[in-house]
Amino acid sequence: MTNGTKPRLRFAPSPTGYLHVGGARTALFNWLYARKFGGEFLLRIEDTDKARSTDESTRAIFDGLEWLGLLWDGVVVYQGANLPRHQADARRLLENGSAYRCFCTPAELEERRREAATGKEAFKYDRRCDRLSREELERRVAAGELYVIRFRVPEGETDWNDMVHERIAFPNKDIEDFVILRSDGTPIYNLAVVSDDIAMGITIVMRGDDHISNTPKQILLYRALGAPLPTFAHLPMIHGLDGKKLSKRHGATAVGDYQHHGLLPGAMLNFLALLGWSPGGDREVMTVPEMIELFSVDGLQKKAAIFDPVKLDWMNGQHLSMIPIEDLEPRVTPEIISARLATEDELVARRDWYLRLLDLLRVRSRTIDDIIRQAKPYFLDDIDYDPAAVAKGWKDPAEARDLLQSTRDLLANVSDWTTEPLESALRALAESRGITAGRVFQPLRVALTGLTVSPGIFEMLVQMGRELSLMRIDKALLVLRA
RNA sequence: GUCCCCAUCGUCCAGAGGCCCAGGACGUGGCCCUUUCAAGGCCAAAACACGGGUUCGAAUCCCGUUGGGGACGCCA
Repeated sequence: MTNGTKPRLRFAPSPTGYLHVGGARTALFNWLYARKFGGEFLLRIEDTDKARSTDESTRAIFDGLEWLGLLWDGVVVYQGANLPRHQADARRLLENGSAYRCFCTPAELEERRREAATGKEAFKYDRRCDRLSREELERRVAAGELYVIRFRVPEGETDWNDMVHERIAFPNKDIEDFVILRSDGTPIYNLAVVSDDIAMGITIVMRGDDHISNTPKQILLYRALGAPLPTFAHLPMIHGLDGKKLSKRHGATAVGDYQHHGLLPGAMLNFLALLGWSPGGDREVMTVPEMIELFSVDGLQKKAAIFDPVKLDWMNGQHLSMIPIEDLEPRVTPEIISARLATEDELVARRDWYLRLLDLLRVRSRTIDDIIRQAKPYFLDDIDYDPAAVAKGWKDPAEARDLLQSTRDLLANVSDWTTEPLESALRALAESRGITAGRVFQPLRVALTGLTVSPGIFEMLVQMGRELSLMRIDKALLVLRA
C-alpha cells in the first residue's frame, strides 16, 4: 500500500468547536499507525469555512492533542492558506473537461430540492448548465453572472479497497455533479481535501466512516487531477448511550472536559483505542508504547461503538494505580496547589511523604479528583464531614464520643508512631471494652477524614502524624458534643 | 425518498468452518477477606437479530429479511 515508502497520514479537524472524543480517536489511530510503521503524522486545520472557524477552537485542538500526547510531525497546515492552489486545481479541472460552470442560484436549487422532497424523490442536480450552448455560456460569463464550478461525474462505478471495510462501491449514477468551487471562488470541502492531501503527499486517509459517501467523489477528483490514490481507511463512529452519533447532548464530549475532570491521558487513549480496535485476545489495559507495539489494522472494528463513561472511569482507575508514582505526581500536584491544599514549596519540602500519600490514595481512586478529595484531611486544618460517613461511623454519638476520647488518650501516649504499635494499642482498646476492633476504627476514621473511604487506619495515622491526628480527634470531640 | 455502511451478553471487545451448548472486561447481583471502601478474591445472571442456503460440520462463508447507523449543502 505504501510501496516501501513511508506512510504519511494526517488528522484534519475543522476548528469549529472543541476537540471531540471522536476526533481524538481518529487522531489516535492515525498517530498509532504512523508510530507503528515509521510514518509521518501530520496535522491540517480545515478552516475554509471562515464563518464557523475560530482561533479559539484551533487552540483547543492543539491543547487536546498535546495533552493526549498525540504530537504531530512537521508544521501545522492551514487549509485556508492553500486557496490559490485550490483555485488552480478547479481551473485545471475546468480546462481538462472534468468540470463545468453552473449558473443555478442557491435559491433555485433550494426550490428544486423542495419539490423533489414533496414528490418523495431523491434530488440530484440535473446537469442543465452542462447543456448550455457555448454562446450562452460565454454571454453569461461576459455579463458577469455568478457561477459555481461543478465536477462532471462520469459514467460507471467507483470503488476502492478500504482498509477496514474491504471493497466499497458506488454506482456513479447515484453521485451528483457536486460543486467544487463556490461562486465566490472558494473551494468546497471535497476539492480542498483532495488538493491538500495530494500536495501533502498523504498515502493513507484514515477518518470516520461518515466520510464514506465523500470517498467516491474524492477518488474521482484524484483521477481527474491525475494523482495517485491514497489508501482509505474508514473508522467506525462513536455513539452516545442512545445509539446516535455522539454529540454535546450526550454530555461531556470534549477532550478538555475529561482533562479537567482528572483523567489521565494514557487512560483516555487506552479507552478510546478499545472503542473500535482490539489487539486480539483479552488484552485491555495497555500503556501507550504497548498500544503502538500491538497496533494493527486487522484489529479495527467495522461497527460503531457506544461511549461508556463508566468504563472510562474504571480504565482511569487502572492507570492511576499502574503508572510510576513519579509520572502520577506531576499530574496531581497542580490540582493540589489549585485546590489550595499545599504550596509547591511545601510539597517539595516533604516529597517522600507526599509520594507515599499519593501511593496510599490512588488505590481507591478512579480519577485525580478522587485523589484530591481524599487528600484534604492530610493537609487542611479543618475538614468537612460527609453526612454519609457521619451517619455510618457516628451512628451512636455518645458511644462515638466515648470511644474517641479513649482513643485519644491512648494515642497521645503511644511512644512509637508506627503501624505496629498503633495497631496493637487500638486492638487492645477494643478488647478491653469487649467490642470488635471495627467499632473502634469506624468512629476514628470519620474523625480523621470525614469520609467513608480511606486507606487502612494505621497507615493513615502514620501518614497524618501524631499532631494532626490528635487535633482531628479533638475537633471531632467538639463536633460530637454539639 | 435515494445511496452507502453495520449487526456476538445492557456496554466494550475475543472468536478469522470443527478447540464455542461462545471467552474476557465494564456494569449488575451474591459471597469471601477485612477496620471502611469506589481496593482485592470467588461465583452468578447475561449474547451469536431472523430466515434460507453452502458444508460432514457455521457465530464464522453466500443470499434475503428485519433492525440500527451514516451520507445526500455554493458545511466540513
